[in-house]
Amino acid sequence: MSKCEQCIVRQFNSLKALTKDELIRISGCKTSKHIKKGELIFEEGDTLNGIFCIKDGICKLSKLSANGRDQIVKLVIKGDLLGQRSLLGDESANLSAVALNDMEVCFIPKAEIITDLQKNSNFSMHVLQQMAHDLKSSDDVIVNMAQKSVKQRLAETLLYIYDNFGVDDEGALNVILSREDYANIVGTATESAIRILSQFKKENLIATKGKQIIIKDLKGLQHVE
Amino acid sequence: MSKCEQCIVRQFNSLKALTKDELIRISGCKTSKHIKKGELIFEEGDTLNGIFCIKDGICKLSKLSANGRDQIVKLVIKGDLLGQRSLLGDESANLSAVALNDMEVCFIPKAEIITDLQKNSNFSMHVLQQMAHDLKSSDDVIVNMAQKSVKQRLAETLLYIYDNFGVDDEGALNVILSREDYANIVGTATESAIRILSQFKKENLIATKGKQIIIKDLKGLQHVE
DNA sequence: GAAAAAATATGATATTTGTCATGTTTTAAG
DNA sequence: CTTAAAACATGACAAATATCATATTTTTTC
Repeated sequence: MSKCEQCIVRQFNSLKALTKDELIRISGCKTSKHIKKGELIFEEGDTLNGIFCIKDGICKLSKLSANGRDQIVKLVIKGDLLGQRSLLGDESANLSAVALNDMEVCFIPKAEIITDLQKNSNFSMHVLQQMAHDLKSSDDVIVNMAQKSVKQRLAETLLYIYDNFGVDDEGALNVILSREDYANIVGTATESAIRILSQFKKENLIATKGKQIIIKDLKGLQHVE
Repeated sequence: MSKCEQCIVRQFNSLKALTKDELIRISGCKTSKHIKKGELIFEEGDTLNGIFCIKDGICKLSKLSANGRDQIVKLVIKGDLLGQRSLLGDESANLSAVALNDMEVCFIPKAEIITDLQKNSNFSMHVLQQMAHDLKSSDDVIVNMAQKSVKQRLAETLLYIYDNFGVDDEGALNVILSREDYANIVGTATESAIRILSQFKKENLIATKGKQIIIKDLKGLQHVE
């Protein structure tokens, strides 16, 4: 099994604040896991007895609304940690996590993380900073949901994915989502998402090839009304 | 000037995790401040060199959207701490804070809080838990914004205020908001908020006396479609 | 307490978004 | 490769919400 102290991925998250000794200890009790595209990692209401460190792949975090629709709250990628909140708040998972492509994740038991949070203030400060930043992002999402049109939100979602997850050699977005996923990020009906993507295509803002989406006019998308 | 170690308000927030010595030290460098209804406490973009502990009163936290409208993200009340995120993230304030009634707040300089976060793991764990809980609430707000109708959101806002801030001797909500404030919480046009409140009144879900709102049918509001 | 300003209220109408129906294309299964 | 299932697409219409106009009421100011 690979070793945490040699893992590049930890450079991208708060685990980089751990000492070598702490990493070696964690390495000894972590478990690695392969998760296939579409598989559930955990579900709303599950009790998580640790956190996941994503070594490879992308997953979506969503929550079921009272009206029966899924709302995607966040996309999580290689390097991110998953499940800190439930662990810290000592509550069951608030969201469900589903793999969007094949993933490699490591599971670190709760007790190990709590120990390090209490003993290594450098680490806990890092986690605090990360959460402060997440809270700020959440506020921004709330404002966008409340104040922008579906068309604007969809355009921004495309730009967000472009900026954060990049494109492949053909210029297509690296994250492949169904139209339903897009609708569930933006908070609209699937048909509306489809319609707006078709419109973007007509306006030459994007091009599509099956599920693949190529952004053709960044500025145009930024200025969608 | 009053002393932190004797202040009841701290029982309601993470400061309760501090030791007596730490509280005495903080007491020595905090400043008290009286803020009048309608006054700005801080503004989006301000650099906050500390946090506010609210001794009395209520304020709204809002963010200006690109379309020129204010979105109210949170109501903050006696006992709450204000400004942790900016402090931790080492970023300028993401939100503006405006007093909804006369307030008493204490300002604690950044350096003091950081010191305690690093030295007292009990305190930092408390703050972490609080932030984890806030993140969970934010997710819930995002889902509501995305999936529920304006009418439902307004009904839930009334219930939220009822549950969290209570009513006076005449049964009127303790937090007095303008219709515009309600619109800015729910993310709709002021006219729409007015219209829906009028409708609630006709349906006998609420009664109004000027700005005061009395909830007459809790269950009815819970089941608004 | 009168005048001005702000907040509330409501109608008419336009725009946005959702829903239902139905057809086409793409993907998955055997 | 063929068939079934899922995803995508689009029209027609309904419902929700925004916008503009204009009263009316409440609050503030002098």
